[in-house]
Amino acid sequence: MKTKKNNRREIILDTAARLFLERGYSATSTRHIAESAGCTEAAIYYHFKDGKRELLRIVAKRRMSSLMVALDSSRGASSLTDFITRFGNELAEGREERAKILRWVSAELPLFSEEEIALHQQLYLFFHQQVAAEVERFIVDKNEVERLSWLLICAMLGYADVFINLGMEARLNYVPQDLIRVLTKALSSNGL
Amino acid sequence: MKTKKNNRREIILDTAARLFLERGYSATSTRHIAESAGCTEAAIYYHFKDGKRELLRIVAKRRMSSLMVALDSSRGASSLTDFITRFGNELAEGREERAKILRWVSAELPLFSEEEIALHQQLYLFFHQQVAAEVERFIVDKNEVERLSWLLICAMLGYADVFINLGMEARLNYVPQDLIRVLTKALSSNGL
DNA sequence: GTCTATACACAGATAGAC
DNA sequence: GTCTATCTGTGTATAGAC
Repeated sequence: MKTKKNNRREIILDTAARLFLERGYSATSTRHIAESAGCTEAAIYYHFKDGKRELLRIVAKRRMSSLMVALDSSRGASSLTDFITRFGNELAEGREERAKILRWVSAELPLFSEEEIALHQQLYLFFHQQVAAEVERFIVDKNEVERLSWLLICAMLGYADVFINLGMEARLNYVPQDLIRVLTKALSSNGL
Repeated sequence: MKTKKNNRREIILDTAARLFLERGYSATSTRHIAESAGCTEAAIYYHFKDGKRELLRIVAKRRMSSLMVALDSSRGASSLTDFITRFGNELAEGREERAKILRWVSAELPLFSEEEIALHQQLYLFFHQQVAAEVERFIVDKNEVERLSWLLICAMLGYADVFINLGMEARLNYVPQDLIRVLTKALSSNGL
């Protein structure tokens, strides 16, 4: 009920989200948003009393939520290697878009409020829990599970940074599976 | 000869570098730079004919170069585990500052020219070469060496993202050594 | 080389008509 | 709800005096 589509409010939000992602918050003007959304600035201020800053708040919240992945097809793996392979492949889907959003959130972090940063931290903690819940099926030591799960997340974030956003994937002809393979090889058959 | 310190030009550059890092390029005005540098905007335009954009070009180049690490104390390790431990500890030094710069470069990437992006890519390729040169002392397969080296770099970048810039290090009471340990444990005694 | 003074475009934001 | 019109501040940039 809350999300009736195609009303102007949603169009403005979508437009702002797109422009913020492309050019950054500070470099995007309300004028530009209005033009792209097919309305005037006054219309924006009718729907969003706090103006541009309110747009950022809402867009940031949505963007962060959209980063959450369900990890559906990663569940119920038969081994740690199997899990990491599934996990990697699941994250590889739609990675360009996700990488762009990761870059944006990271870029605008200094603009966020304490609460928004805390929310983003919680999203990572929740994501980590999801990963750890699968990992602990194969590793006994709790601390080991925690750390390995963070390692997987860090590796994925770093990959997004260098290989996707910086364009190294195209330059080196790499695919995520290359990184997955070395991870699984490292983690198999060594007591973990 | 080229870097005579304390002339106004250098003061302006240092100030711009600091403000760009703190608030981002778009959100930093030439007026603000001038005030912080203790001069007027006209002085900036005397030293930098292309104005703000020229400041960005120079600052970006310096920032990127400053990201390069020599890997001095990581050389000549006695085993792969030893290397990774040294590598991690070496990068852990001054990580707050480096993480901030990494975030900034990533954030401003869309503003950079083709050449500047290519330069940044080359820096990563060079860094990867340095890492690979050490790793290949312990692993035979060339592809394996390549991938493992990238994994180490990605893990480090991801750590910087979540644990330092997002503040998870303080929140979870983590230190880089926790991630190093799980990496070395994974890579020891499994044929790699 | 650094200043004062200023040009001029564009920023975010609002009042009031329809 | 959306518009036109407009306010006021700030942005980049430059001319010309010292």
